[in-house]
Amino acid sequence: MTTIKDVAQHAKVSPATVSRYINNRGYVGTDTRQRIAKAIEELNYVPNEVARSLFQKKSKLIGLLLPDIANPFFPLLAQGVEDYFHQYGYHVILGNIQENPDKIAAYLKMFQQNFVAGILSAVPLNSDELNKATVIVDRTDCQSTYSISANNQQGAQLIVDAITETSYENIVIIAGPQDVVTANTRFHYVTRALANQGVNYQVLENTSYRFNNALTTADRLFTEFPQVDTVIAANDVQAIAIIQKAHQLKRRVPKDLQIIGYDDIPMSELTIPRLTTIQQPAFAMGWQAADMLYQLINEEELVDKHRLLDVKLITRDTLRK
Amino acid sequence: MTTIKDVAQHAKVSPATVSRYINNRGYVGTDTRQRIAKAIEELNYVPNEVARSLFQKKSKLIGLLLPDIANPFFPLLAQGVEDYFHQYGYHVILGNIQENPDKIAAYLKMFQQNFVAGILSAVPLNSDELNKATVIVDRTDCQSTYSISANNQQGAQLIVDAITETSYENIVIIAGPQDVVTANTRFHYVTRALANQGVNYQVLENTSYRFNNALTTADRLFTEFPQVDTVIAANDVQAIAIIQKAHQLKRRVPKDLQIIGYDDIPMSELTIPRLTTIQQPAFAMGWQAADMLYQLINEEELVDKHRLLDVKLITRDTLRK
DNA sequence: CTGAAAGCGCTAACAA
DNA sequence: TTGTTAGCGCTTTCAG
Repeated sequence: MTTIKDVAQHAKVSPATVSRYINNRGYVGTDTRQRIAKAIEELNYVPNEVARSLFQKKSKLIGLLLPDIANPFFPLLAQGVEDYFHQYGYHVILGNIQENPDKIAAYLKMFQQNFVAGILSAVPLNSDELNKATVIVDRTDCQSTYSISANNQQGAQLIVDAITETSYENIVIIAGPQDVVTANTRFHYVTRALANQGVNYQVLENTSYRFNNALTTADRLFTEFPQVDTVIAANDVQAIAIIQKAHQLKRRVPKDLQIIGYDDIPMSELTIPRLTTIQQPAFAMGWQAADMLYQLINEEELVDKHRLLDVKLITRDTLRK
Repeated sequence: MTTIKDVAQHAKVSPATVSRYINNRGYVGTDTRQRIAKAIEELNYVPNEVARSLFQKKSKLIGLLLPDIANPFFPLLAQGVEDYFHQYGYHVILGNIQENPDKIAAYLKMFQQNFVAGILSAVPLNSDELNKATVIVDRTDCQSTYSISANNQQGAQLIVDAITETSYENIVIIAGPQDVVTANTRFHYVTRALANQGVNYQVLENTSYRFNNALTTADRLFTEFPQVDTVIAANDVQAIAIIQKAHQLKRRVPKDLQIIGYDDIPMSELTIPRLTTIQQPAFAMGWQAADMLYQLINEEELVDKHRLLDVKLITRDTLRK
């Protein structure tokens, strides 16, 4: 391993000068510059990030907390984060929480131990553990910290508008997990908007966003609400599972049963029929959150503590005309 | 930030003793132990991983390279890796290559700069850059390094066996991207097995595993091979796109067109009809690779440089009886 | 414009 | 069983 000392010797200067050169700080003579550049080149020197981090008490690492990486929404978000930070030489430590609260604390501790520059979390965090630059993405209760979210109220309204333009008799809303803020928000606004218009609905509670849960919930839907002709699903995976069950039960979609999803995961374009859904900009959310965090890290002026991203209705083929 | 020195003072011992205590190395008197424990507790001390890494020239970080995190196969693999390492206090730096070769070099350099303990890569790596413990997973050319892969030959055989049990006239094989080793291997063995049995087939080349590519390839399939009645898809996403296109063109699956996929991504259970496919144990591959890397890091005896995981046929509803 | 020196927090000889 | 010392590779005063 070649160190800054080796480079210094090779270039016949002191380590301090090399350091200044590398970090573009302070004066370095033009000829010295060249000697150093040459030495670095020849010795194939790369600065030791760990030593740097130790001194600065700050690394070029970002902690990313995801509820469940197997949920197709989050890889997209992660991609946005990674893409953004890569251009600035920051890198991402991945924490997959998987509904295991112990892991949150473990990761937070580890982030601290490794001097991460900042934390990006799609998992709700208590605000008492915010000794670091932190941006909450997606699952925010909003006020406490910096955050990015998609506009769930708007999404709810879009759903209700889309549904009320159709004919419907028996609406069933699949409520997402209680402990997921976004699911609750959506549920709240959907029910409110529906009530405002005097529309009746029933509710099927769901406890998890996990994949295997989707099919059992789909089963429950048809046994508990045999009359259902309209489903407002908690997310796309859930909606897709219902489409399939409906098909098995010979209910035609959307003729006998219409469905609207949420997320617009890549798969929702490939179902039969293609899923009408609300698009959340997962990649953009990750990107925006990264951008916000980057500004936080560099102590730039932040115009807004919260950014709210628009969602939009993607009209495909699972709603009746 | 409380340091080991603070703890030492508080417990009236030297930093060295505290270090010995923390790392369970060398002798520490019973009463000293307790004083130290108490001090750590009271001061809420957590060891500084960066300082540790600097000294050891080795961190508790693992570099993970993925070709494309949006491809549903890889989040599962990543989950296996993360799950495994979390139990040993190692953590994962995520590198999403996204078909951008420059990123590979950038990440490799960065892994070195951060003293990662080891590298896990689902992206093929030149063996000249192996100054670190490295395990290649999935996309291996095999011989050079340590590796985990699913048995692509077995998968190919399973496909051919399944197909030849059905009735078929016009088989089209969708070849995966040329530069993906596993795709080539499968293609090689499928074509060979087919040829061995004197079965004819045609080939549709595909250049990418990306999502948006799947639909255009599905289009090409039906325009270039209007007679096709059997498709061997390169992966599940591709297969699902074809199922949808077939439906739009009023070709019944599997009656008019039968399809077999590859991967068994979670979605493949939710298609209509449900996709028959070859299951690759994505999570297990990640887990096993992590296990292998862990042994490599700890210089344990490795019985096998390569582990080959079985795949299996998941019979669902897209093949004719 | 450049160098010497000190120190980030930790661990491993080596002495005591 | 414990403490002293030195040093991992880097950066930053502060002198020159």
